[in-house]
Amino acid sequence: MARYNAREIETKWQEIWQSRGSFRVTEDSKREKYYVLEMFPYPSGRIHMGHVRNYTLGDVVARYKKARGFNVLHPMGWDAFGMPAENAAIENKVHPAKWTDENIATMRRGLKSMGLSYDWSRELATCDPSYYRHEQKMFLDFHAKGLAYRRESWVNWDPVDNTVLANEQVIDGRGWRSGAVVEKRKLPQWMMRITAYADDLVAALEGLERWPDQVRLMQHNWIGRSEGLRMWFDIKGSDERLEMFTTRHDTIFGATFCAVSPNHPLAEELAADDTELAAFIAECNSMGTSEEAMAVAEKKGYLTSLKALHPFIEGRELDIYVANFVLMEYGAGAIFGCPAHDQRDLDFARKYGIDVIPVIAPADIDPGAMTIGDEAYLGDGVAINSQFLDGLSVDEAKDMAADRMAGRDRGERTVSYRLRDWGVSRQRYWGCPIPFILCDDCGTVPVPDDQLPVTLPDDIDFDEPGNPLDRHPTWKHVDCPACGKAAQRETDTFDTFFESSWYFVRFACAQAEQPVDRAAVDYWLPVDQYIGGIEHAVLHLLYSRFFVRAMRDCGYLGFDEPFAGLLTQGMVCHQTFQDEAGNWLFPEQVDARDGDGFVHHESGAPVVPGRSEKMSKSRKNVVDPEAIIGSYGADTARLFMLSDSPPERDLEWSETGVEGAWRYLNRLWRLVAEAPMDLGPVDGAKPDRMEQTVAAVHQSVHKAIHATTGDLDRFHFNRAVARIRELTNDLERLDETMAGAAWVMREGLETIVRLIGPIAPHLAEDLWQRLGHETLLTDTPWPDADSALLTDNTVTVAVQVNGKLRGTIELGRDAGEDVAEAAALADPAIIRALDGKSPRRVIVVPNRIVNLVIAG
RNA sequence: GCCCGCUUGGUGGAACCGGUAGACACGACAGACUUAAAAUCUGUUCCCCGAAAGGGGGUGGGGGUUCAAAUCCCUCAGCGGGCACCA
Repeated sequence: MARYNAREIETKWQEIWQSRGSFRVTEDSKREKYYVLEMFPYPSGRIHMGHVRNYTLGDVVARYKKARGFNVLHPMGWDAFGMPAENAAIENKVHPAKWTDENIATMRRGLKSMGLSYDWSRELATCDPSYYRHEQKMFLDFHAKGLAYRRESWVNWDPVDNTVLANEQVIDGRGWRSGAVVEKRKLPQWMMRITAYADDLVAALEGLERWPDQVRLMQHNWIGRSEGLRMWFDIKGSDERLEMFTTRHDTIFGATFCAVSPNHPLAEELAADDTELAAFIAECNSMGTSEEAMAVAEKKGYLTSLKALHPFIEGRELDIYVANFVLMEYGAGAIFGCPAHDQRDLDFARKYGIDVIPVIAPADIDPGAMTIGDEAYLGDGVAINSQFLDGLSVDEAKDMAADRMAGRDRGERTVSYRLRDWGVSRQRYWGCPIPFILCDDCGTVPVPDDQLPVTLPDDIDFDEPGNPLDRHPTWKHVDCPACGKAAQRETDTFDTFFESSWYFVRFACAQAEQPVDRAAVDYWLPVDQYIGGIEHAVLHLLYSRFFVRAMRDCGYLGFDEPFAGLLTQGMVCHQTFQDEAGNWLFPEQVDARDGDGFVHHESGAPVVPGRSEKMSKSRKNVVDPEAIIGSYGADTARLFMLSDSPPERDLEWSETGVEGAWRYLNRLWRLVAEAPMDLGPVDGAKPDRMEQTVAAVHQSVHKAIHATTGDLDRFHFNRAVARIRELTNDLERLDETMAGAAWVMREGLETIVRLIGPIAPHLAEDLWQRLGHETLLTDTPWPDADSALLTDNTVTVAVQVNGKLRGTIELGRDAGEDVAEAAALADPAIIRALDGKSPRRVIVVPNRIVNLVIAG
């Protein structure tokens, strides 16, 4: 049985698309644009199945939208700065730039073998000075606008790798790479003032209608907006006041103590001449910040000699503690404790024998009977034991308390956020240099425009730990641009999320002299459809949303949101195997034994099959895309990626599934190459007469167009594939003896080829040519469904008796209710089911169902 | 702990607004072709009773709303994700 030669066909069409510039685009104000973007890869080595899935999804959208007439921008580039390049430099003595360039070349080859419809003329790599010079320029603008600043801040310090780690690089209190216990250090850090946009970043989530709810919710929670009251209590015997933040000012009469963070200025001041307190603070700072550490950590406090005065209760003095559970980074770093209505406060109060006064009680409980045991009461209710608040609801009490506090100049309504400013300094070589000069006299001085870009030196060594830029003999030594005295460059580089926060803008004008070419960006942006992994739900997507706002406010852009639509794809999973010693095994090392069970391919030793997990090198459950493309072709890989699972769900890799995709493409190829009948000319006229079966197939062609179009619009790729396969099955009902069959066979084949074009583009292009077309399928518009053929004249209506299906009847479309009822009552199966009884009630849903109700 | 999502045949998944559950595949079984195998083609395949006609059950468990529930509500369980001393 003949099979198609995937390798030959795919190479051939890739070359043709390339030479004709099929996917190169320019701005065209007369055409509607569509910008499809997949998250660009980090060039770590070779492409993996996650890339194949991501880029297949994007390519189907791009090719489909192009067929629908849009001017489609579909670019690709490289997120090329990052730690793995430095690790390779340390381990293999290869320069990060060389390592990165080689990986890019390998991965570009891999991507090109997939036949992706990229405009390669826009390719960019973020490690190229022609890219990062622009972000240095923008950073200076951000700084001038107050959106970037430098300050001392607490960081995670890895003492072995000698660098700051991001929070997500700290796992259970240890550096993710070195395994060293991470220290808290206070270092000067460059920060981005993302908090300036906190309100807008939350509020605008609502307008992102084509984003998954889950991602919007995650960002919402991450930003963590809460409305509350900033307030000040007097400190006994002092002119100073203690500032606190609360969202439960309705419980102010239940306040029985105050607590400040160990890092609070007041605590540090007191510790200066209290060694015991200093020791307590040190203990708090050394405490692990891991999840488990937090969960088991006991509430601990240190009683200071200070007392705060309750604002409304004459004579109530509140002890001020330094407490380990109060965070300096949130609110004001100080709280009032209301043990009755906060679990942490209650735990603390029970430990230190502090009063517990209930001030909110459920409406149906007698205030006198309200008691607190080991659990704080967090529910709704009315205020009790609260003077002027008594009897008010929680919300009313909040309002009243806020007003009274404000009236005494002791409170101010405010909003607090969980979100912190974004620290972007990294003590790393392979990143974009931060364009500032540190001068003893002038402070932080921006690198003048005419000295940009600040490029990385090539001659570096990684023989010692730490930042090679800092150790470089000459690079950092420069004169201060302001005063001319000897000064030093900033040797920190940007967090690599910096580059990925605006690359989608740069794609619109990849060659522009300025950071952005406003006309091009105004035309192409925002991205209409962004596609990538859910793991970026918060960081990358939030930073990008911030960055676009910052760029807007510095005059670079005229829009607010970078990504109008977002599709988060699931992971590619595969079965795992381990030998009895627990070592992971590659799938090809494992043989299935007859019956069940698995054995090692060579030794025959028993193998323990594990659950299916995300493909990863460490678990050895990877399948190399290039091997699959080599043996089956890219079209098979692409079809398989889309066939079974919806894009947002995890996809189970299966060899048999790939085989199935391969079989289908061959079947389609044979159907065209060895067409069972003479299909007639390309532009043959529709026959006057069609046999019934032929007419039915003709109708399925148009139904398939309609359904597939709807499925692709909604990214239901697995259903689109099912529709196309269904139509293929239908076509096989045609027989050359049937009147009109040849014409409908041609119509059907051409339709399948066009519908599958975005999914299996090489084969489709080839079959399009075999069908006699001289123009490229890639330049062919999407087929239109004949709406007259989408509805049937007759419908099958289900008939239920008491809600149970008892038969079906054929009715004319939109038949009246009386007609439907009569037909139902006349149906033999229904007569039998009714058993002589007459329905008490009849429900008719036109074209769908008749329900006869006889029982009560 | 808090918040969110998911749970449908042996498997991946269909089922639009509550209206014939299981499309399309994978696998399995049977058959055709073949000396044989591969490939290909045809048929069967939610479970139970039945030779069939037909009947009964069925969308994680329990309950509810409705003429009608995979779909809506309550509740429990399992799995997954996010956040985590956030005042």
